[in-house]
Amino acid sequence: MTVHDHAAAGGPLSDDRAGAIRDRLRLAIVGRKLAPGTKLSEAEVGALFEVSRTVVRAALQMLAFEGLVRSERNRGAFVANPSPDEARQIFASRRLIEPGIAREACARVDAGALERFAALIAEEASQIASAGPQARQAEIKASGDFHLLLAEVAGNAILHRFMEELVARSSLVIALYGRSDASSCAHAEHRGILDALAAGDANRLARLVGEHIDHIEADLDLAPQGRAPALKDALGL
Amino acid sequence: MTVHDHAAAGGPLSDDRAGAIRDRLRLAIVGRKLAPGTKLSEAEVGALFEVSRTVVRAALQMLAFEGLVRSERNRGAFVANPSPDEARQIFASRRLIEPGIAREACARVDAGALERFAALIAEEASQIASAGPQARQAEIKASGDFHLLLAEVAGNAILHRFMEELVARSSLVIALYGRSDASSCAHAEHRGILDALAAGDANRLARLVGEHIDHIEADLDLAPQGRAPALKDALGL
DNA sequence: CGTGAAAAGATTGTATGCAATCTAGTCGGG
DNA sequence: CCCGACTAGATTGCATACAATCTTTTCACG
Repeated sequence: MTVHDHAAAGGPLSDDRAGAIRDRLRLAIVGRKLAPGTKLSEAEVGALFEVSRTVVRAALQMLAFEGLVRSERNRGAFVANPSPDEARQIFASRRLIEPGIAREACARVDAGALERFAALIAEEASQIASAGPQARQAEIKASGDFHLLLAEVAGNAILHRFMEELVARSSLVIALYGRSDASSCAHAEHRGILDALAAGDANRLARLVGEHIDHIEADLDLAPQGRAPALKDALGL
Repeated sequence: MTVHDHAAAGGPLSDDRAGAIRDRLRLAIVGRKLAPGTKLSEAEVGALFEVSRTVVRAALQMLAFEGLVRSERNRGAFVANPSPDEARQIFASRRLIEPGIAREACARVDAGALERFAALIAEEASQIASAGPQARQAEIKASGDFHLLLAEVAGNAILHRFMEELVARSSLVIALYGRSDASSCAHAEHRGILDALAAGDANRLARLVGEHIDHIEADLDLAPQGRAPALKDALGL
């Protein structure tokens, strides 16, 4: 398979080749097609996309910055494998940032934006109703895009980029530590958030967004039972 | 001049060469030794640090991610030249994030951390009292490090990295749009923040941090009078 | 003399080659 | 039989070479 087989289907791909590869890899990681810890060999990725290692290295460096890839010197790049502690930090960051973003979005939202929110929620509902891994990936993307649209409407490009990183890494965390999918639950909360946004009720909106994040985190199993910690406990340290 | 002339003087330089060059360039940009808009030629930087363009490109890509460098395809990299709007977004982001970080830091601070804060404030005072561009650069660094220490004590690596970016970009913004240096004013507020932190008064701390950011932004001249907008207005568009 | 096209020079984007490092498999000793 | 050292293969880090693009200078034409 080469990149050309899917070039037409891609979303907002950058025009530069490194950015395009980064976008494709990110989609695969966030969509859980690439499991955490998977080795991303430069030669292999390069062969897949028909580019040299130079371009692949640039793409991997970008993903490393976003925290989706862990790069180890002389060893290569791997899909990130966030620890429970990192997971907590990711959600603590979202808990701090997103209610504020929502307040700002509430002040700036207009009819066009509300339509885009509604379209995303409809897409999300449609994918939840569908079966198959393709639908799961699309559902994850729609759910994340809901939060990103909030940041976009808020009109702050920096916070939007922070949110892109946090939402992407959240998907990895949920893949690793998610107890249930809880997608229908999250979806219902998205509807409530849109209601508050449409009503212009900034306080209710901020509260709902905060609770939404709490609920997602509450569905995680972040007990210190990862491989390394478990071993450590097993040895009685 | 080569990198070796200063290698011993560096701070926490990464062991990899691209990271080292990134750190050196960042220090120069944040310390206002490199003016916004300055071209960063790959060959020139490479010659200066005695590495190939490959390594320089990696360093510049990192700085582009941090928003300190603007990279234009086929044209090269330039020290970032944030617009007034970007400046507002930077400070809006800090206004949202930093009070929350301060609250978290308040809950986790210990005696050792308080000593580090005190040392930074003393360093800042010392550099303010000194003359010369070297002292100005050190003063800027100490002031920024105060905010970064707050994020470090808060114990969230993700927010700490966000703050690193925001503090660095703030320095660029102040260099471009700062009315007065107002360094003594900021320094006094740092003392007040440390007081609240030592007292464990999270509410007062969060309020002081928020006001501190407001004061820094208030000292900026962000009227839409940049080059391009002025030209646009002059042409009556 | 001013304007625009065209060519020369400079700079970036990408591919490739070599050295250094890591990994895996093999062999010998205990 | 298990463990460690050693060697062969694979992979990454970096430098360099070439192609594509941009910039500047030159020069012809109006």
